[in-house]
Amino acid sequence: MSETAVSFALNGRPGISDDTRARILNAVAELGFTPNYAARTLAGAGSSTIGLVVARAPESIGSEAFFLRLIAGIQSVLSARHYGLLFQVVPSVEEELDVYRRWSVDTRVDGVVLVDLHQEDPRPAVLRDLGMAAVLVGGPDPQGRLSSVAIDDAAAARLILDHLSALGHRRIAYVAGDPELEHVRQRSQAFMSYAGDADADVVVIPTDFSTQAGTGALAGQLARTEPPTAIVFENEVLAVAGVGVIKRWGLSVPDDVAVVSFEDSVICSAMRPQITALHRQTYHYGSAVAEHLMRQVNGEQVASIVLAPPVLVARGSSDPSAADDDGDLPVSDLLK
Amino acid sequence: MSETAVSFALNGRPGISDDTRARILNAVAELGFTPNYAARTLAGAGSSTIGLVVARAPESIGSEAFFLRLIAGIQSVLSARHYGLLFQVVPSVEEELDVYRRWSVDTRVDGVVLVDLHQEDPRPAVLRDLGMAAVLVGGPDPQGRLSSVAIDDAAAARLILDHLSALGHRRIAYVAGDPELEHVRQRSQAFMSYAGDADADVVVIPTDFSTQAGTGALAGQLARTEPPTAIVFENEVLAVAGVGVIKRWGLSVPDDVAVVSFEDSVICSAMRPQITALHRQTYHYGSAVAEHLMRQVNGEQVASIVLAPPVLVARGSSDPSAADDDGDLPVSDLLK
DNA sequence: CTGAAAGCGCTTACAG
DNA sequence: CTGAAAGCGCTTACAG
Repeated sequence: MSETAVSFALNGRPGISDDTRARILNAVAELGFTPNYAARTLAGAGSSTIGLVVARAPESIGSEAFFLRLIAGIQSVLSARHYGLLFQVVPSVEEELDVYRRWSVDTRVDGVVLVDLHQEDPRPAVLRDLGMAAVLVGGPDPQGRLSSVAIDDAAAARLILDHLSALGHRRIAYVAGDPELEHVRQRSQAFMSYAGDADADVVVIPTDFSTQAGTGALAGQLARTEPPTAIVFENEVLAVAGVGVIKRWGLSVPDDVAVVSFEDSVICSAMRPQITALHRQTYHYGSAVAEHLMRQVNGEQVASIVLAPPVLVARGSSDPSAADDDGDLPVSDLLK
Repeated sequence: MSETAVSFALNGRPGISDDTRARILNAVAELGFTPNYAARTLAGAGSSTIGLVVARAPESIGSEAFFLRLIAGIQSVLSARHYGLLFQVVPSVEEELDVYRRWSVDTRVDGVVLVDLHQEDPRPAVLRDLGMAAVLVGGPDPQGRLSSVAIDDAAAARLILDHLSALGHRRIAYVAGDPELEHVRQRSQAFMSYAGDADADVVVIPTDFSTQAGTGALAGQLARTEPPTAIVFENEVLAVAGVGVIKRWGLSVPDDVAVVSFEDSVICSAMRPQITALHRQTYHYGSAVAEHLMRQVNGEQVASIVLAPPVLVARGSSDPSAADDDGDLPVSDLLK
């Protein structure tokens, strides 16, 4: 076998018969040969690496569990193809852009996963200009510059609103996250348009994700002459803090105030009462993202996709009839 | 300037005057030149990449926040040296070993960070045989095969025990994690030797980290004729679940039963009562780990180090005098 | 399909 | 210190 033939077989290039290709691939599998990735990269054949940068300021700490699960899902796809994941945590979006620029000149990654899209986000344009393959987690990009894999946040919000509506709630507050984030904006919008449709009293209060801001916003709501009977929180940390505030206010969960979280976590079922939460299948989300990106890396033009909305797990914090242990989602399910 | 001189300057090799070296480094900095990493790797000069593999079965999900903070700390050191972090989440230790073997033949990383050391752990020996630079997070390796950066878990345990002792507790239970893990073993040992020294009634109950096992173990303790007056939990998730069980048992926290967690998290200060917890400076831990590893990568022989024990943040779950808000560690501090 | 060859961008002995 | 050169292990036109 010539060097050329082997290289063609390995890289799926034409100019070689199917039979020869099969024989080569067999031999390669048998010998356990893997081409040296540095040599491949230097020769311009891609780095077999995907990049993921998370720019998080200390304040906006939220559900980190989300990232580990997302990464696990991404790698279920990458590992099978012998791809690695280069992972960076940086303090700001500016440094995130620097990372992309360096990766680009070094051809260190074949593509990147983009998270936390926000208003006026400079990243899609930069990635475009750099010519990097990229997939947006949680778009879609309003300007359509990047292909995305998103969860339908509006549908997710309606799931919560329907649940609360069925339980008879008419005054609802949403303690939201940073409205700069695209998914927060979408959720807020869904809440407001529900208010119009259902003629309900809906309040959306943006926060910076801190429990300080969250509990402050909540206290403001409870102090109203006609306080809301249901509070929806952006994530489980805010929800836990919220339950504490409600109880100290002398009110009962769920009898006086129902509580729902946009994010599930073991904490939600560990608490008493357990907290009703939207459950995203983050692991599957991750693998969908990775598959989407791999297609782009292989030169396909891939359309944005919207995944099915998450599942609402009704528990004691909103549904008095939900026996605590019924809402106890097994830990193994939470990882899926 | 000759190609050789530049290369020597960049790689800190001798055979070049200090003056020339300085001039070259200046020019390089000014031009923003960074050597192509793939070419470096192929030429045998290291990959400018560090690897971190986390093997976690779905059941042993615990404080994922720990990993993100550890990684952020690691990267505060790596980024400054233009090093990348290759991060893998795999389902089992066997697959973790496969990753190391592949990385080794591909010279994909210059060194690795090892976490979750357990009994009869095959990884130190494999890494040794592969000749990979490695640093152990949370050792020391009982057999001394790998250099480690550890938190003094015995001292950490004593910190908790002293706190409880000062509050008058004589019957203490420790709802532990998987005793296969080295740090769990060390903590348990510290509890048992305290029992002997202080003639106290101490029980250590191993679990698989699941809230099911944790609440089961706790219920067993509360059912004793002389139940413990203080319960120490391996992490914040178990602690939160434990508080729920104690309350449903008709007991009060902290009046009837004091609660302490070995791991801090925003959740601990979001809960009411807030949960007393050991606070590791995980971010700094990460940077210490990375510096230790970088020295090894540079060929130094580095001795294992033990970091100062964590700080105990006394809150309402154990200390009735701790006003709730006093124990409220700012989120920004939690990230440090 | 084969074979010989250039090239990717570095590092590193080697002779000056 | 310089300069010319080999080599790292691939990919990829190119002529057969």
